[in-house]
Amino acid sequence: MNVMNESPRRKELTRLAAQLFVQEGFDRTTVRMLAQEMGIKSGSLFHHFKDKQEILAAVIEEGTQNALAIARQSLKRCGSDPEARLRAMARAHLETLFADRNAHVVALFEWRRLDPAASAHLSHLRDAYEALWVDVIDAALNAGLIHGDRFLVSRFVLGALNWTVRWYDPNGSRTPDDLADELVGMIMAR
Amino acid sequence: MNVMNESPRRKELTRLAAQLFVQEGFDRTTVRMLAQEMGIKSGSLFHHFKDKQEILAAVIEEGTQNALAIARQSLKRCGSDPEARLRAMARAHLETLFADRNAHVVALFEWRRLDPAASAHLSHLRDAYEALWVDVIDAALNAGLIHGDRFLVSRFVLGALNWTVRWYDPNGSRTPDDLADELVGMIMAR
DNA sequence: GTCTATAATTCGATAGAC
DNA sequence: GTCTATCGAATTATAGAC
Repeated sequence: MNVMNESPRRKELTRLAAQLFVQEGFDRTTVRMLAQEMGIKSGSLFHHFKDKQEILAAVIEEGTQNALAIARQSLKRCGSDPEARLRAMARAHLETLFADRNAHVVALFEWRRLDPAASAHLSHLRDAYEALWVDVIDAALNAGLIHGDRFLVSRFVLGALNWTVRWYDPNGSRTPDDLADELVGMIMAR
Repeated sequence: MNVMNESPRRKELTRLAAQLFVQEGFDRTTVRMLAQEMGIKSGSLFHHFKDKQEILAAVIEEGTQNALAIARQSLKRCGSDPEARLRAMARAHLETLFADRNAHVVALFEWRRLDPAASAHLSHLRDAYEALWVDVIDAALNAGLIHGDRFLVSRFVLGALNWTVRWYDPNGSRTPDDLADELVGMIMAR
């Protein structure tokens, strides 16, 4: 359904919406704020999206799809070394949170605001991304690089990465890559 | 100001508000929903709290104060062994998230909804709690138990713990204490 | 301390002209 | 595809009786 309606215009509006959703949160972002950011009046918004929910769904789909694509791309580039792959996943995750920015943050922090239908429709995307993580973690476990339960380790690592949104200052002295490397270093047994 | 107004009634209302804030989020929780949960009409709410913001501030103060108290208590009980202290902090954190429940979750996930005045007034509480964490992490680092930068490790660990709210099922087979032990095990160098 | 009643505002969404 | 104009519902908060 959404695949048919991916005009460049809609893509641009989705990008602007993501920015506001991160700044204000979905609930506090009004359609009037969205319209103003897009340079149109609030009534015109509903020509592109049937309602506010559909904007959120578009942003979250975009953010998750993008995270999935970048992660796969990074994994392809880095060969088969378990440590390199783990590091690549962590870097890719933070890249989508802080460089590409916004859409993936919305996907992580506003997922609960999706109505049940949209959530069901998009859950396979999120599951695919998390499966990628579990695979990489699993390989690192088998290589004796880290230790623990694969599901718990995946969720702890993702939690640690996701929460950086709440405290990391991109204008500080550390790069997102620094953070990723530090996190990987923290869980590696030496 | 709030210190003067800690009637048992207000405490009970704050507890009920915390529950709704976790279920629905602060923005989507209306004063009518709050009033109904408390068994009164919406107008009566403003006899106890000057506005909706003050309810949020009360919940967050309660949640952070409680987390701080439980953490200190746990640390007192567990002696001076760095590993035991680290484990105690992780367990205490998850205990306030899942057993005591609600108020600490609101403090962590809805902090940004505080107005600047309330945020400034409460930040010393949050800082005190995080300082407790940095101290325990620092001791574990010095003991060679874990490795990394003390601030980054603290934030990664807290992020991993906080994010459990989004996926942990208290009715599942694992206890919160299991999670805490697994997380500590994950970062310990052996 | 709780009620009823309502003020004042803001929200999401629609209709129809251009 | 955007505009103007506006509807209807929902929201926070207040006023005054009991």
